[in-house]
Amino acid sequence: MKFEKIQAPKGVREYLPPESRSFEWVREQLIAPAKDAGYQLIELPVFEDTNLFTRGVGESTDVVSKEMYTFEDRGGRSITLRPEGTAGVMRAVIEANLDRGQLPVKVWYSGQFFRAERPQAGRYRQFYQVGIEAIGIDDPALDAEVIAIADRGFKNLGLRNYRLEITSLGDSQSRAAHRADLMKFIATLDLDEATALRAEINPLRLFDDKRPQMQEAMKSAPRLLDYLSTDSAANFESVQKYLTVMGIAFTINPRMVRGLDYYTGTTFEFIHPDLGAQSGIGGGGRYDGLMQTLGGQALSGIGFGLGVDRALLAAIAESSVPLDAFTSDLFIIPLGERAKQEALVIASNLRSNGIRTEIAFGDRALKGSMKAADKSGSAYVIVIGDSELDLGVIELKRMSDGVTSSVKIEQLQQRLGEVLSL
RNA sequence: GUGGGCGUAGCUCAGCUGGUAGAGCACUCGGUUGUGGUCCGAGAUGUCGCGGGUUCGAGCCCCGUCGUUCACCCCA
Repeated sequence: MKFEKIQAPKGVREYLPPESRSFEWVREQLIAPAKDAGYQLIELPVFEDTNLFTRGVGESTDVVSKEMYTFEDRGGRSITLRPEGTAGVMRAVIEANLDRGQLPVKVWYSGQFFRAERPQAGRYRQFYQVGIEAIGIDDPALDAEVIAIADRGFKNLGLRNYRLEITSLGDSQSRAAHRADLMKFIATLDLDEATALRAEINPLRLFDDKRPQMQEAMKSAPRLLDYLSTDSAANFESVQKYLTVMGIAFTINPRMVRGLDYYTGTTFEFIHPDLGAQSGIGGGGRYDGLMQTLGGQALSGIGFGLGVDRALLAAIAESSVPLDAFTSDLFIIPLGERAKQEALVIASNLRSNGIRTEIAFGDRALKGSMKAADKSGSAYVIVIGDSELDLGVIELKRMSDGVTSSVKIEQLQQRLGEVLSL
């Protein structure tokens, strides 16, 4: 009787051993700079009240209008798997009154996010992000620090081939003035139906159109950067100055378009050119109105989200993933029932002393177990059989060159500590 | 949601103008008693994604379907 196999849901990316090791490494590298800068972990649910995203991220965005995993729970509530991280953090901060204490609130998170898109290279329906949010202080130095933390993460991965693009979306007055002129300009263009619809939803989108003729047409379009208020312009200048003194390279991209509605002021993206069509490895920006929109105080915040899956692809593309294969310190091969018991006891003791120990299971031939030991990458191997148990002495074999030495079983831990220089 | 490519052993793939499946790697066992990596020998594994159709005959042709992949849209 054979059952049908069940497959993973469409569009999910899984990390199985041994590649999972690389994924784990990438995530650690991206998180480390945030921890070093005093950000603390915030662990949130992967599902939220649907209203959090429709209101926070914006009803008109593609993310909300056509990419959310939304369902009704058993109590008839509309629930959505989180498509991004910032809205949830703001909800939690407001709910727990974290913004009533020392500001800025500085938190980092790591986890999976969900968007019901058609999968392609670097784009999955479940994807992993590492992010930070700094809430409650509006200071261009903080903007620069947030960008620097993201940049440090990518540098930790050994990436060299990415670029940082920044712009400012200004305050609401700046944007309103620009939008009016941009609409007038767009009205002069001859657009196909789909494009006209996109322009209606968000005129800035046309700056992002990949068709050469559209890029050409948009060259003379009014640019938001030229509409910044005096304050916004000065703020943006400061951010650039701070980035420069930190030695962080960036380019200004006045045509940058972000997919989430809440961004204001400083906005940035990290782009890697070797990933195919989905080249963004991270992005973020300041959001002035989000907290208030979600029922909290009128406090500004800034944060980013970095794509762990894409960062791994980038690290692979640049061959910067370290090749430290998974290894153990000791591999124990027991021969016989008595030896099995002893192996379990020895392994347990060694592990509690920080010595990574594996055991050969199953009653196969010694040669097969030695092969398994070899594959495990263990530095040392011992074989325990009746004679070892009777004598209380085992041969400790160094796998790199096959050299063995006799050790009393009770002195095994001490000897391993010496040879492994722990 | 739209379009293109692909779908043969665990993995990577081969299979000529249609004649009832192969390689390499991996895996298991062995090369006389309890010691890996190299070498040698042996072995197991496929409803050729699935369902129809054309044909004396289909892995190969046609249609559908599912999956996958790349791109558009959008984004991490």
